[in-house]
This record gives sequence, C-alpha cells and structure tokens, in this order.
Amino acid sequence: MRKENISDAVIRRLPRYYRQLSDLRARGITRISSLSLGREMGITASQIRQDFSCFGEFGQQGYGYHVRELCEEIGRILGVDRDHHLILVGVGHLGHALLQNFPFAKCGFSVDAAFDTAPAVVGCTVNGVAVRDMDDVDEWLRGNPVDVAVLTVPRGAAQDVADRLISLGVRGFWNFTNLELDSTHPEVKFENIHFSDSLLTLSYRIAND
Amino acid sequence: MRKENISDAVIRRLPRYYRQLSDLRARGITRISSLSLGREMGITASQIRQDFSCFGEFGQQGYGYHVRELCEEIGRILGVDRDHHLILVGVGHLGHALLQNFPFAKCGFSVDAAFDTAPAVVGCTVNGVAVRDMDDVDEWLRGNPVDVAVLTVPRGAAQDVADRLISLGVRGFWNFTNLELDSTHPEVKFENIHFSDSLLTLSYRIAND
DNA sequence: TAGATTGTTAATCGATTAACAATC
DNA sequence: TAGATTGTTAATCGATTAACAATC
Repeated sequence: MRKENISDAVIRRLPRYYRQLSDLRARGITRISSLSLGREMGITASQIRQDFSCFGEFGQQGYGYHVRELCEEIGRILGVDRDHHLILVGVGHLGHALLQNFPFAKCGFSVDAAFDTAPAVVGCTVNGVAVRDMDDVDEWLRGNPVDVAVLTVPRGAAQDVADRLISLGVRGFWNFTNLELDSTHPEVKFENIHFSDSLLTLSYRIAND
Repeated sequence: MRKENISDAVIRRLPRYYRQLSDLRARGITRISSLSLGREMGITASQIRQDFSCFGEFGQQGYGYHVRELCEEIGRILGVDRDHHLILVGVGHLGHALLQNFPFAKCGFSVDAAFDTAPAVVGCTVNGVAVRDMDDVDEWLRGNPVDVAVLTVPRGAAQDVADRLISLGVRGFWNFTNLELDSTHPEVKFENIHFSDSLLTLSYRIAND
C-alpha cells in the first residue's frame, strides 16, 4: 500500500539502504531477505518491510529482494538517476574540499559552476569546475538553471546569498553554514549540515556515559 | 523530574537550543519564555519545557528563563566547558578545511595534533596545529591522551585507523568517512557525518514535492 | 508440494502535545 | 495581589514491532 505522506524518519533511512545495497552488490550478493538485511544494518526486518512498502512492492514471497533491482529502485526514489544540476557558492577551504573530493556524480548531480567574490579564486578551475565571479551569477543562472546550490559561504553572507539564488529559481540548498536558513517559498528545501551540532552531540555522549 | 535515559531526539535538539540561546545573548536578550523561544525555533513550548526538564529546573514560574544562565546550563550539559582534547587524522582537503575553519574551541575542544601518512604534509603546521607522522601516533598518544579523533582519512583506511586508535584509548570518533564504523567496546561513540546521505535526502525532497 | 518470506494489519511502544495546579 | 509561566501529569499522536495470511 503506497503511502501519501512519507515521514522524515523513513526518508533519512533511504540513503542508508542505498549504501548498504550498493555494498552488497559490490560484494556480489544477488538476493537478500529483510531478515538478513536487518541483521547487517542493525534494524528489524519489520521496519525494512514497512519502509519499502511506502514506495511499492519490491520483494517476492519466499525469495526476498533482488539486490540489484532493489538498489536501483531506491536510487530512483532518491533521484540519483535524474541528472540534477548544481552550483557551489563560496570556494573557501570547505568549498574547495567538496569540489575536490565529494562524489557529486554518484549522487546524481552535475557541478556546473562555482562562484566566489574573491579575485584570488575567480577565474581558477577546481577539479574541472570553473570558478566564476559572484557578480555574474544572475546572468549565468538565467542561461544555466540549476536545481541546487551548495552554500559554503561565510555565515554573514548566507541568508542574502540564499535569498538571491531563490529569486533566480534555485529550489534546494545544501547548507554548510551553521545557520537555520529559511524561505517564504514552501517549495524551497534546505538541507543543513551543522558540523558543530554534530560534534556537540559527540561531546555530550562521551561526557555522559 | 530528572530523567535517567535521555532519548536521542532530545540530545539532538540540545545543540540547537544552545545555538539559539547564544544568538539571543548576542542580541542582548536577557529573558525568554518557552512560548517565545518556541516561536523563534518553530517548535512547541511544551516540547521545550519537556526537554529542559530532563536535566533540571532551569526556569522560574511567571518569569521564564534567564537566557545567559540557561545557555550556560545547556553548555555544561553538552560538555562545552570540559576542555576536551582531540586529534585529527587525515590531512587531505577536508581535514585541512576543518583545521582552518572549524571553531573547535567554541565547542570546547583543543586540537592537540594532526596525523597523516603523506610525507608532503607531515611536518607542516596548519593553523597552529602540527601535522605528525601516522607511524608516531601510538607513542604520541601515550604521552598525550585525547578524548576524540576526527576521522578524515580515505574510506579504505577508516576501520583500521579507528581500531588502532580505540586500542590506544580514544573514546569518541567524529567520522567523516561514508562508512558505518563500529566497535566491540560499547563505551566508544561514533558520530558520523554522512555528506552523501544528506545530499540524497535533499535530492529526494526536490524530486518529490 | 513444503519452506521461506513477503506485504499488511494489529499491537505496542515512545515521543509530542495539551492541560493545569503550583508558584514566582 | 493578579498575571504570567513554569514543571509535570495525562492525552494524543505517530513510529516501531509483532503477527500472520497470502503466495512465490
């Protein structure tokens, strides 16, 4: 029974399923039951079957799941096959690191350009991506619309940059500034990576156990 | 009524409270009620009062909460005041970016050293932190025990490095490799930053709404 | 066919929200 | 004092787990 409203908890588990299934594929395993998948991931078979049933019927009674097919299904659900496009804004140390290391293509994203304000980096090419002047972003986006912007700008600039990009049609923000950004447009999505929140939860757990 | 077992959901909200309260302090606001704090953060007053009551009684009827005091209380709960020590392992682009940009001190951590295997970086100093040879980590840690290791090594090396550091007494790992690490020691904590899981949830949400 | 395992419905558990007496 | 707001208990809601008929 396909569900209308998928809960956030389910959505957040999907990438883990996708990772685990990719790993199983790489190990040459072709079929798996919810029970053994659950054992490998430390969750219950019930939860796995409930989660998958939100999106369709991917298994077969008495057999389990075909690893490759299930992996591809979940990839499609996540949009990995859609060839999304993005730009990266703010080519400091972190922006640079993402351009150099992060496997955007494996997540289904093409990095079309990067932008910055500093003359020292504008005009450079980082891992095949041209760094352009932030002043040109309006004109450039009109000719090259993108789905997502990676925000690796300093705190102070974040909300302004986001507002500007929203007005230019950007719908998703991968936000690395330690700010809760928001927008009046409900269709604009923010996904935040709050490094310090993460380290603080670790701090809490080593201090209290 | 102080609680014995704090749920993960509550713990993950604490850093956000801490951030919001720090922001209120910076804005010169000295008192706040759960109702207005909730309005600012987009959560209910009930939840805020429930969350805080896990740790003690920080408010005052008819008045609300004293911002500075509450902020400091939550800081103590998170361990920000404990002067934890850490090392960073793997000085690639990302490790470099963290050393340069991340405010470890604001989270209560001192960065005592960094380690890598590449001769090109061993011996350098990045933002005041000496980069040492990974071969020397055993001896160094015996003289300089730390609470946490930041793992910014390549995937393939992650579990081995973690095992080695655990045997040397490291209790917490801030893990940037896209792997679920684990340990037989239950007191060892892993906090994972899965960049690609995060981007994939964004991909899902822009594709399905 | 018999055994295995699904998808789904029902039961349980836990987290969020509402209500309110206590009290500053 | 009267109004405001807490901490906590009770009610609700949603998510996880268990159970099982359907079926490969």
